[in-house]
This record gives sequence, C-alpha cells and structure tokens, in this order.
Amino acid sequence: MRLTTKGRFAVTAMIDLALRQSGGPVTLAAISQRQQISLSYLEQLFGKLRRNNLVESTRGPGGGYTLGRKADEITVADIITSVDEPIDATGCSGKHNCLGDGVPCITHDLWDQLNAKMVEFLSSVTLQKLIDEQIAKGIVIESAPQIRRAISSAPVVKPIRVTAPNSVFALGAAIAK
Amino acid sequence: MRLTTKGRFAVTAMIDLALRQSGGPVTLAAISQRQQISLSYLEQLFGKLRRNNLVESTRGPGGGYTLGRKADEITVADIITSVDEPIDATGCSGKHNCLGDGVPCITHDLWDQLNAKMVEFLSSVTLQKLIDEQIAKGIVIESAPQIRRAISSAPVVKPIRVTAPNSVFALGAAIAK
DNA sequence: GCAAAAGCCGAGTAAAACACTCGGGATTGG
DNA sequence: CCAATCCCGAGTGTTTTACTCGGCTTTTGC
Repeated sequence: MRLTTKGRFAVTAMIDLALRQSGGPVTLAAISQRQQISLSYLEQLFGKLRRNNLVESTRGPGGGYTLGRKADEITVADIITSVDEPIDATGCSGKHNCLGDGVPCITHDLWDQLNAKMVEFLSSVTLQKLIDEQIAKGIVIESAPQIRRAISSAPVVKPIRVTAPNSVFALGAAIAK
Repeated sequence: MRLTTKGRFAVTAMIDLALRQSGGPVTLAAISQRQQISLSYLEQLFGKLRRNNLVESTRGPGGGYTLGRKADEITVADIITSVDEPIDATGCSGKHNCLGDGVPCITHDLWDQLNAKMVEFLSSVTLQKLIDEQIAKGIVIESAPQIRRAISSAPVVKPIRVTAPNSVFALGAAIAK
C-alpha cells in the first residue's frame, strides 16, 4: 500500500466522475478543467482505473467514462491500489527474512500491522460516502452543458507542478501480496 | 506524518538500544554492527532523536546512548516524527484551501482522517511493547562484552544501499501542525 | 596531557521515484 | 472523413531519498 499525489488525484477525479455521470459518460477534458488536473495525467490514471474495472470507457465523440460499478461498491482503497501499483518492494518485502539469516527484521510485523490498519480504514470509505459528503456540503453540480461538440473556449488548464513535497508515508512492503 | 526507511531504521535502532541499555550507554558502533545500519547514518538519526529527547548521549570513551525516558513512554509515532521531520508540505497542507478559491480540495478531510488513524495506531505502540515482543520471541541478548576499550576487530559493516524502492505511502500534509 | 573512544555536525552525492509531458495511434459518431 | 474522444508507451526534469565524507568536540584512561 502506498499513496502519492497520484492516489489523491485519482480519488478526486473519481468523485467528480461519480457526481456527474448521470448525464452520460464524463470526459476527461471536463474533469481536467473542473479539478485542475492535467489531461494527459488523467489519461494515465484512468488507464489504470479501467484496467482495474473501476471505470468503463466509451470511445468516440460523446464518449467518456462511467463508473465500473456502483459507487458504494468502490472503496478508496480500491482506487489507490489501482493507480499506485505495488511495485514489489525488494528487501523487506514479501518474505520474512529482511535481515540475512532467515531472520525477519524486528519491526517487520509492525509495518505489516500498520499497513493493515490503513487498508482497513481506506476500505471502509466508499465513493458513495464521499459523494454524500459533497452533496451534504452543498456542492453545485452544473448539470453539464450538454452541448456535445461545443468548442469549450475555456482557458486551457495548465497545471503547475506540485512542487510541494507531498508529505510521504512510506511503508515497508506489505500489500506486495 | 510520513515514514521512510529512516523511520524504520530508527525504530529498529531504538529497539536495539532499549534491549541493551541496562549495561550502560550503548554505542552506535554496536548498533550498527547488530542491525546492519551504517554508522554515519545512525549518527544522523540519533542526532534527531536526541534533539527530540527520545535518547540521551554520553560522550567520550565508554559513552553512547540511553533512552531519554522509559520505554513505555516512547511510542513509535514519537520516533517516526522525530526522524522524518514534517517538512511542511505546501499546497494541500495546513490550510483548507488546497484549490484556489478558499475551497478545500474535496478529499482534504479524507487524508486528514487517514493520517489521524495512522498516528493513532503508531501512538498506541510503545517501545516497551516491541521489546516485550522481542523477548517473547526469545531474542538472545549477549550481555554486551563489557570490554571498554577493546578493539573490536569485527568485520567492518559495509551496508549496501537499499536500492529497493521502499514502497511508499504518501499522505497529504496533516501533522504539518 | 596525549591518544583514543565516542558523539556531533554540516555539506555533498548518486540513484531513485515522482509528477508529469509528448507524440502518435485507435474508435466512433455525425 | 473529420473531429472528439479514449489509449498507450516512452521520455524528462525535479525532488527526495539514502546515504557518505571529513572534520570537530568531549571525555576517559594511562
């Protein structure tokens, strides 16, 4: 389990998608504008989300993305593990002999447990919950200007790099599965 | 809150220290050998641990480190936050307007909560617990060859770089405090 | 009082990971 | 067929990580 801005963006984008998919497929271009995430980056993320069946795509004009299953059947943990794929960490990873002689490093269990806690929490939060929260907060969903083929003359989103060090929580392996 | 191998090494070293400090100050050289952590790296870590009062140092021959307070008053969270200092993450950090217009990014609360969960868990694990576990597992503590001034001709520890991508869990801000 | 044991410290560095971008391709509706 | 869309792999600059290095200070024992 690991989470970077990728994971954050993915969750944000999924919320956006869930909120608007009632009017048919939602385009990445639209999400890009609303959430200030670069289009090509979104494409990258949604490629992974699709391969993990969290979203479905429709190609061609009028196409876009829809959720792959109901919002209350998608958890934040699902989203995160989809985009931040567990590049199998060597060293203190899968096997229990982080140190040499078949001896697991003495903190191995600790990180395992922490990881389990995080997965537990993130698995308890569904997309539906997040959507409900947004609605409760009174988010305004402009019912998507349904002008297919309209040239959106909106200013081009030119997201600046998140220069900020995304405070990072590193976890020894786990979920390497 | 964020954790890297630094945090892992620090916890490991602290356990080692706690297990042996009964015989007086423990040298970093000894920990280095037992835990396969490079001496200079340990120095770096213990500098931070000392500044956070988790350990106390004694200089000069026969010197070394001891715990700054009782093992059951030191939590893993303490250790981790000491060494992985929370470089205040900009962007979606302290303030609640990650997006531009005073609007917090819609997932802000989520990461806050996750962070809280992690801190909660790591705060619930004390050094004492970890020590007890080790003892329960039957760890052998060679009662420190008390030969002050003995030239340890043991092979030099030459730790290789942890080339492994330490699977990383990134968290938006929080604890920036 | 000198040598050696230990901690102290700041600067430096190679490799990795991250956060993207780019260029082109495949589909499909009108 | 044209344009809107998704699709995808390769490339790239910056930041972070995980260290090392060299030199200094403190303290003890002889």
